[in-house]
Amino acid sequence: MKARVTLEDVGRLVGVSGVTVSNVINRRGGTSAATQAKVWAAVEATGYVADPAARRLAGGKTGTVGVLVPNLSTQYASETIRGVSEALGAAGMGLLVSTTPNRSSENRQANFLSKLTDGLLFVLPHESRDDQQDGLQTFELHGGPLVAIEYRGEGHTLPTVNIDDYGGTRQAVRYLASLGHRRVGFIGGPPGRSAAEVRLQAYRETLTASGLEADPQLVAAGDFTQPAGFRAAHALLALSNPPTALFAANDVSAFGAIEAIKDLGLRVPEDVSVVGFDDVPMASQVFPALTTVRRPLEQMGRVAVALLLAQLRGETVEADTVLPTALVVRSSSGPVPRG
Amino acid sequence: MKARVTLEDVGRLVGVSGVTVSNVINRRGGTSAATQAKVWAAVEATGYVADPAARRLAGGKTGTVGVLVPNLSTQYASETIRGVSEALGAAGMGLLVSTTPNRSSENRQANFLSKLTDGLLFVLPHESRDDQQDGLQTFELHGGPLVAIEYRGEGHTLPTVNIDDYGGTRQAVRYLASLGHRRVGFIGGPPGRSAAEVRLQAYRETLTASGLEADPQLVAAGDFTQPAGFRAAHALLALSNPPTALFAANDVSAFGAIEAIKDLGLRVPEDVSVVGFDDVPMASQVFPALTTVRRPLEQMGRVAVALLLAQLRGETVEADTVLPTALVVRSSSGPVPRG
DNA sequence: CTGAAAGCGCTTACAG
DNA sequence: CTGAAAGCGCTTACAG
Repeated sequence: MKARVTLEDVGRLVGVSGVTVSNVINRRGGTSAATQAKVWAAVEATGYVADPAARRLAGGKTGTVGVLVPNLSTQYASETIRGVSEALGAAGMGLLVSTTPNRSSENRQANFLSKLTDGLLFVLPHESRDDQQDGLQTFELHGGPLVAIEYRGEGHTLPTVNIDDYGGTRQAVRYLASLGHRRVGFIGGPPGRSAAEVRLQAYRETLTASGLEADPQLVAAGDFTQPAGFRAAHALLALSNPPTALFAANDVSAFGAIEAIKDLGLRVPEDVSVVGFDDVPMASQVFPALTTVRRPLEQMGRVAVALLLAQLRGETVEADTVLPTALVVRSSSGPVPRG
Repeated sequence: MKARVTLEDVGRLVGVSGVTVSNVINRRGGTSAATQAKVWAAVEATGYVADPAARRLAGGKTGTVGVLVPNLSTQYASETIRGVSEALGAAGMGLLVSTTPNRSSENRQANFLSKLTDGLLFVLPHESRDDQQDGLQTFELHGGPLVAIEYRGEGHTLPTVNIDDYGGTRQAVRYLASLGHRRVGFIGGPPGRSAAEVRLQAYRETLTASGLEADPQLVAAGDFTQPAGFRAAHALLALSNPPTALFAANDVSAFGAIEAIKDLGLRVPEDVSVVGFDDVPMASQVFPALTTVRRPLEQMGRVAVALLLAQLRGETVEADTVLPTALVVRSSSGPVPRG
């Protein structure tokens, strides 16, 4: 019925000091085999677990890494964290996740988490235009290892892991070109969102590089939502010389686009091809199943952990890691219609 | 460039002791207004944040609650945690989530988390037949407040929050009866899973209570997966006297059932009605949109937090809270076919 | 091979 | 109204 069992408690049980117990538990060596055995037996018997707070406070490791994320209920976050969790589990490390609903709480949350863990993983959608004072700054001062996932802020020297948005877009546009499409419409994302801007730029440049028509009218504004995709597709298809394929900057707007095409009495992909970006789970469930660019979220989580563990071992790691995407061809895309 | 700023540091800045700074920050009173103002200014200037580890170690509160969950990537977990997160945010408390992939790590994770937080929330799918030694036991000893979400273990005295599976099933069956269905098939869940068993029992009893046919042949085994739902529906519809409606113990198997019905060249709901359980996001996206029993997951998270905060305030709370479900009628259900 | 001492950054009585 | 002392459970030198 003791509230908690301490190092001293288990030491007393076998007739050694708390220090020796600590040495055994942390495998610091310099303890006789006989003592070690007795200590482990006592640890087992009492169910002793070192207090992480005390351990960390005294300068030790907690065997845990912290993950900072704005929101846990997005598919993006849960898939990424699944990768993180797997990699950490394989390394025998624990995971502590904390959410920061708003930008202003990032700083203190990072600070908080950093004092409880051995290293931090940021899964924060910062943009390059953001104030680089927030969040990261503090933790950089603190000096613990840190890896940022898809962090696009500037003025920092953190190792980051990103996904190759440019290359993924190029894959998609080239694929459409190979199908014979000459006029490919683009449904954009929220202005200022760097992922959206990179995809737009890649679209434009690949169009030119592939010899497709680079008509500014083919670019429609969107905001990554389904209704916006619906409206954008409607606008694009109302052009006097409409596109035969639509590339949406994310899957959700692609769903809206498919809806709009059906709404106009047209068929996907016979009349209009549609390609998305992300490969959300629903992409394979809708009709027709969506052709899209897959982002390796789980892998991103695993790679981020690998970088963090390397830093924990004292190794220096590369500043920026970029992961390749994969084009997943399903039923929403096909050859350009004749005539 | 200091690694970390301490109580003493900010105290020195305004010419008071660390104790006084602590008193101000924790609003313990007994400090002159002038001193308070100076302290707050210094806290602001230095960006001081109390070290949660030290705070907790010294017997104080961390203003954070811990959530223990097996897996973060299920829709169940993320929806529940969203409710938790909202309620906590509204109360000005922080959230720390930890995952326990396997049963054997629950114990130590609970222990670990409990030393970092003021209270714990378990979102662990324990069943009544499980060994009641694991996990909870330890934390009960520790004495911190604890609330278990959908915990069905026995031999404990924890406050729990559950969803009314029995009532939800009754709603669904009664609804089908009101539509004129007399033979309602049931697609079960994994044996031993208490939610599945409760739903089966409720189905049986409501059948009798409503005067419907209680034919044992109408119950098909399942395991909460889509293929199992598919097979179960096929078997049920192959009966010499097949049901006109299918009630699946969860949405995913209902999707499989719809697939099977279409596969047989029948229509939903004209030939066969289908009702599910859960109301997963996809339920409204499929065709035809699924009629189902909605489980208030977010609300469950909020209620659990309320119970935890009440305990933190020293109030005693009810042992078991049961939340009502809601029947969501969409397009997969309709009147019994004539003749 | 082992342990006494000091200290991590806080909070809790308690004395002034 | 304020602060010196003790202690939370550990780890890190360091002495034996």
